[in-house]
Amino acid sequence: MKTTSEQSTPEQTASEQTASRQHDGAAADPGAGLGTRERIVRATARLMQRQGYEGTGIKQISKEAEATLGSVYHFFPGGKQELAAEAIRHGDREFAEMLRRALEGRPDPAEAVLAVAQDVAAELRASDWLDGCPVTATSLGTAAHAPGIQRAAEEAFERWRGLVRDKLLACGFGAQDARELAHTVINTLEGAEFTAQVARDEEPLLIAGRHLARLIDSYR
Amino acid sequence: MKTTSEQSTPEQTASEQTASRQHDGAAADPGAGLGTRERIVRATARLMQRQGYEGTGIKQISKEAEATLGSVYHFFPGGKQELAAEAIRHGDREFAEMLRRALEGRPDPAEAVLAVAQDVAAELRASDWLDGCPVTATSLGTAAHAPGIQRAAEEAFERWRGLVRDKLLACGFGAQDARELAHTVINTLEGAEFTAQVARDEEPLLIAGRHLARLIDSYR
DNA sequence: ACCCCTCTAGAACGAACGCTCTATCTAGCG
DNA sequence: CGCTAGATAGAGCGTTCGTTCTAGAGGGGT
Repeated sequence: MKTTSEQSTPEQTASEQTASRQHDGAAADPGAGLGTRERIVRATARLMQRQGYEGTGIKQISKEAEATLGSVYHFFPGGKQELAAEAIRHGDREFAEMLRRALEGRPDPAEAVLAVAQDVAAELRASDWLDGCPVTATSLGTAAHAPGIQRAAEEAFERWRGLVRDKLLACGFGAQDARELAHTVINTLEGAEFTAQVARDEEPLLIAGRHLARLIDSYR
Repeated sequence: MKTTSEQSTPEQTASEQTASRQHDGAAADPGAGLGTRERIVRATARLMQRQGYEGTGIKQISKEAEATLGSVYHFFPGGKQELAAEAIRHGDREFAEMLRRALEGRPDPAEAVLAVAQDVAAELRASDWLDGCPVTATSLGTAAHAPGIQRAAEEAFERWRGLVRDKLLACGFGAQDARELAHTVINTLEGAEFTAQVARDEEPLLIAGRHLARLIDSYR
C-alpha cells in the first residue's frame, strides 16, 4: 500500500490510472483505450474545432483528455502552439481520408465532389452545427504570431487540393484546369461550411456541391 | 486649466483629453476626430479582424481606441459580446458598400464579381495578409455561447447575398438561379480569402473570381 | 448659482490563463 | 533488488482576463 497509487485519494486515482492505460473495457468515453498522447491530440482537435485556438485552454484540454498538465507538457514541450499544430495535422488526416474515399469510390469527379459536399453537410448537422472545419477554426486569428500553426494549415489545404487535382488529372483534365479547379473546390466547400454553420442550415453546402459539379463539367 | 486634467500625470492626460475630443488636428492616428463610441467600434473591428474574438481583450481595445474602460462599458454595457456584434455590423456595412459600388459600376454581373475578387485580393495584400474577413474572424469559435454574435454574422452574409442576388435578378436571371448563385459567390469568396491569407498569396482569390464569372455565365 | 446627466477615469475583484517546477510512480533491464 | 528513463501528478508562478465600482469633469437648463 505504501508504494503504488495509494498516497492520495486512493480509489479515484487507482481507477483513473487503469483507465488511462491501454486495457480499459469501458465504452462511453471517446478515446478510451488510446495512448495518452493520442488522447491529448484528439481532445485538442475537438475543442479547438469548436472554440478556436484562443478560446481553448490547456487545462481544459488536459481535463477533456483525462491527462494531467504534466503529461501534456511532457509530450508537447512546445506548449499550446505545438499542440495546435498537431491538432491541425490530425484534422488534416481525417478529412483527407474522407476525401480520398469519396474520390476513389466514384469514377466521375463532379459526382464525387457533390457527394463530399453532402457528407460534410451531414456531419455538420449531426454535430448540431458545432463541428466546422478544424483547420480553419484552429488557425484563424493566429496569423500574426504563430507561423507554425499557419504552416500546418497551409499544408492541410495543399494536401486536400492535391487529392482533388490528381483525381481531375486522372479523369483527363488539363494540368492547369485541374489545379485551379482543385483550389476552388476546396475554397468553396470551406466557405459554404462556415456559412452553413452560422446559419444552422445545410443548404449552402448543398448548393455549393451542385455548383462545383456544374463548374467541373463545364471544363470537359 | 487648474480644474480639468491636472489631477494625475498632467501633461499626458491633458494632451490625450484634447485628442479624445472632436477637434484634434493630428493626422497620423486613424479615428482621430471621431466620437469616442465610433473610435471604440473601429478599434474593436480592426483588432478582432486580426486576432479573433477570444484573442482580443477589452483593455487592448480601450487602449487602441484611446478611450478608457469606463467609456467602453458606458457605451456598451453588454460588454465584449455587444462590442463584437457591433464590430461585425461595422464590417458588414463596409464590405456591403464596396460590393454595392462594384455591382452598380458594371453592367455585367460576372465581370463585377471578378472585380470584387480582385479588390479583395488587393486589400488583403495591402494589409500584408493580416486583414481577412472581419465577420468570419470575429464570429468563429463563438457558436456555442454567443447567439448575438452569430446572428450579426448571419445578417451580414445575408445582406451581401442579397446585393448579389438583386444584381443577378436585374440582369434577367431566374429567381432560384440568382439566389443560389449569390450563395456560392459569397461563400467562395469567403473561402478563397481565408486560403489566400494563410498562403500569403492572392492567387486563390483570382482563381475564385474567374471561376465564379464562368459559373455565372453558364446560367445565361 | 445650482443641479443633473452624460461621459471619462482607472483602481480593484475573482477567475482563468500558459507555463514551470518538484515529486512520485511505473516499466524495463542488469 | 536497485537503477534509470519515461510518464504522471498537480501546486504554484506571474500575468491577464472581463467586469464592476466609485469618483469626478464638463456642459446645458433653469
